[in-house]
Amino acid sequence: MGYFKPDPSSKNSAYSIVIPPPNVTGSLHMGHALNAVLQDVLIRWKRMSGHKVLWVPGTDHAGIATQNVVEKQLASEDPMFRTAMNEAKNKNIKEKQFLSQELYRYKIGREAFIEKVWKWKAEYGGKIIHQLKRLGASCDWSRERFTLDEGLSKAVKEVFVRLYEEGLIYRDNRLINWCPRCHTALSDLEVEHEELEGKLTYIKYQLTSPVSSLSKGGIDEGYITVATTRPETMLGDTAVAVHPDDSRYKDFIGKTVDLPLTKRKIPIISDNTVDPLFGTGAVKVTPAHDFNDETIAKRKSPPLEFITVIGKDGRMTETAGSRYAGKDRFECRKIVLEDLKEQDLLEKEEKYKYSIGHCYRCKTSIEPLITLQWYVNVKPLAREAIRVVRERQIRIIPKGWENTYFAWMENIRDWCISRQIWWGHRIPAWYCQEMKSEECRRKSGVIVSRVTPQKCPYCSSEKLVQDEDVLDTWFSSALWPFSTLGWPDETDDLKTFYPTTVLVTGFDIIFFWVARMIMMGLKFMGDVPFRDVYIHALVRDIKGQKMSKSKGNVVDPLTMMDRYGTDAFRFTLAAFAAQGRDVKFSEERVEGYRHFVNKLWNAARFIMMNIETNKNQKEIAERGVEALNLSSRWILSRLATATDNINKALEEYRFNDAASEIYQFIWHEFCDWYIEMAKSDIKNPNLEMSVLRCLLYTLDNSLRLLHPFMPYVTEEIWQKIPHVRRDGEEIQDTIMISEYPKSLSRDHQAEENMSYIIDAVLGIRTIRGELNVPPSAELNVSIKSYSRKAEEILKENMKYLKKLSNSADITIGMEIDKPEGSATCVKSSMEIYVFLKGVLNIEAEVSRLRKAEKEIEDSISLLNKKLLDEDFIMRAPKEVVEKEKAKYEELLRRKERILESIKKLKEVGGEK
RNA sequence: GGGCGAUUAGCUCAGUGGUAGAGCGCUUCCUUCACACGGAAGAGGUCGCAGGUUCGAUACCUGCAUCGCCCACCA
Repeated sequence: MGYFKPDPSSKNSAYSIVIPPPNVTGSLHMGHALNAVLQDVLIRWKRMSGHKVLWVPGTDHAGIATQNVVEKQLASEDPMFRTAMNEAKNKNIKEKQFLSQELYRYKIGREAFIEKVWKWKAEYGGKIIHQLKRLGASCDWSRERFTLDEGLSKAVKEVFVRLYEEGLIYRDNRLINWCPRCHTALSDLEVEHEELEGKLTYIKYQLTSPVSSLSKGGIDEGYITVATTRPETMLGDTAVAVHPDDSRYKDFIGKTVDLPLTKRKIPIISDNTVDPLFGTGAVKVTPAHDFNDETIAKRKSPPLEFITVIGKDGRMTETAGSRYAGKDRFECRKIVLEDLKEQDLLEKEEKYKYSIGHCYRCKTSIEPLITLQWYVNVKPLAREAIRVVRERQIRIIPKGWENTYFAWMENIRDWCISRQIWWGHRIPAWYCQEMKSEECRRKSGVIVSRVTPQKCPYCSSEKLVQDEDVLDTWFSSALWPFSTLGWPDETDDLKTFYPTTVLVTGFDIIFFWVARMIMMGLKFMGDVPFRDVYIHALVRDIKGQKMSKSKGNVVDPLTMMDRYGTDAFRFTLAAFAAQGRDVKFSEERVEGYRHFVNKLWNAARFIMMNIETNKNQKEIAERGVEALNLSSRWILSRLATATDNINKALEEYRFNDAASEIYQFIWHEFCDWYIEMAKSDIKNPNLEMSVLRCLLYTLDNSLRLLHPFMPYVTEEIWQKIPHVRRDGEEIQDTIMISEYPKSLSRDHQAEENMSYIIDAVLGIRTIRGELNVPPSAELNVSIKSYSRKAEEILKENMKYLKKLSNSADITIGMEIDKPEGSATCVKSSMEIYVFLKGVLNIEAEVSRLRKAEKEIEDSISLLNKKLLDEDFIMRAPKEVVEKEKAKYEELLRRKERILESIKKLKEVGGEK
């Protein structure tokens, strides 16, 4: 137990990851699964490689998201509220509207509500943690954190106070994105822009006095027409703007119009940002409900008036006029249009595509509103954050994402951090209600403090009120890499594990999270929060669409685990995780890897079976590996290669390469060749012990190589097998902390020698397969080798050849002639003749050879063309030319052999 | 309006400046004592289109097409 905890006494170098904390309300989805699996692969690999490893788990309180979820649930459980809702429905009021007006939380009050959310969290909040555990995530669960923990809250307050004291946090009254449903401000990032088919409405504004100089290109000088997508906001217009150089409107500037449906007169002004080509070239200016108009208004001197006509609930305010007050903004739009029509001020409506902002949590269209909010001036922090990535103190992998990061960071705007919700870190600011002193008034009575102040430090008033708002969830997430390690206290964890080694996350939160962690880490720790950022793909459905509940295309990771097992599922995710591309999830792939689990299991079973029946069981494990035969030397060499490739791939975050390497090795080298060959060796008393040992050793190493990907099955098998000791290595009682295989030396001689055997076997099998020779037919084979060495090796390994190719008799030599009536296969180091005891179908064999010849011929003509090309001979590198020449010659030789075979066969056929 | 990515076997995806690979699916053969969730042998691709660089391009460059993302205050 306790294997997931870092060993405090370890002197080894630290390797640490903080998990991207999922929402407490969350349930494991594909994105989480991929994210967690990749981290776990790294963590298990590094832990086995001897590092002092820490993976910090935790969850995020996810302010708005959680509040919405819990609020909805609480509301539906409350009978009183349900009745009210039904009544509302009967009165044909949309639920959404109703909720926006009468949010449940306001009914029960702040304290009661917060209490209920905590209760809810205690009951259901552990769900995703359990699911992560089920996935096999080897986090140090004793260090699990929650973004609203006491410790993390302390960190949040510390950061807020310090940034405030440095003037980087300030309060301002300006236009912000407001969600009328969630009833809170949102940062720019939390607004999703979505294009929709809408209408562009042309409204005539009547001039107070006519323009004297006339007839400007068909423009009716009695009116000025504006085009808008939001007619209802006209009630808050405080100007009409045209481009200063627009000749059509030159004489209009400075005049006033009667704002329809109101009694106000508003000026016609000029502004450079107006596009004369769009609409009529005249635009209505609504500073209180449009970001663009706000800048226009503030640019003027004196600034234009701000008139708010839409309230926080998305309904028209009293200012909009009694006819409209209280109406929902979209309902009001209809009424305004009708009213305009009636007064003949509605010129026309055009279809028009435009994008509109929506709340990223509830999809309600956002309303720009003037409110007083807290902001972080992030520009100075961003500068540093850009620098560390430019200077490669942080590597973003794949590199392509760096551009995205820079682009955003360089255009970063101040971050609105206050939220008008209740679930979150309350802003540590208090307001003096009395402001009795000059100093207090100068500070607007604002007190920012780490602890709750008893009295005003400026005027000693005891009438203090805490700010009602809470902080953006991402504010606390930004501190995650150090707040989870104990900051602001100077803890050992912080010393040992900060900066963390790598952050593994999806690209969708590069701005929300990654960028902000970098800024905060640099600011408060004076160092980057992580060395590497590995950005993985998004998991999509098989058609490449984003998985979403509304589309109904969600694949549930838990279902996958139930159906195919956690190991197969994990392996699939890793195998899919190629850099720079999204994952289109395919269930068939998972099924394929389940077969792999089965294959491994059976291979292990076979090996164990043979060890258990062995008289000298103990001895097998106690001595080290000694490769006494070719196949053993070969598999150890292949193991060395696989080990190298896997370690290298993981080092470079090429998870898919690592996965396919281990798959290939276990299945197609270890199982297909070595185990098959071992079947005869273990019957040979001279080899029995060494081969069993080598089988066990290779299995052991395969399990360890595979363990980070498939922790369950590898552990289970590992527990069942005896372990071959390697130079004084300590045998652990779990594979989790056994040593990850390190590079061993390769045996090129063995690999070359083995290739003769493989060639011979494949050659015989090809003939058998292509001629459809039944396995009952035992073959007589002659092999003409092209070298003494090949001859020697083949002779020495006769028994393998016979067994793997199911041949009765094999003759090998350099001087062998093709027996009459035999089939031929030509390899680079030998020719293989299979004699079929007179059953050879000559026609079939001839056509088979013709096909082989044609293939070779195609290659030859290609190569021929190349080698005749003087430019190629002159300009291509020497090695390449030599290689091509050698290839060419070999192909010629093979072609000749095949033609000869065909000739002979024809002779035989002709005689008959 | 900017930026990014994708386009390779029927499907899902790797990949490389020197005549293309995997898994699944498909065809044929095989229940031989680890495994039919298996074994063996096959079929299947002018690597989106058009130019260019190069002795040589699927790979590098440019343009185009299709699809998909991200960013953006054109009402």
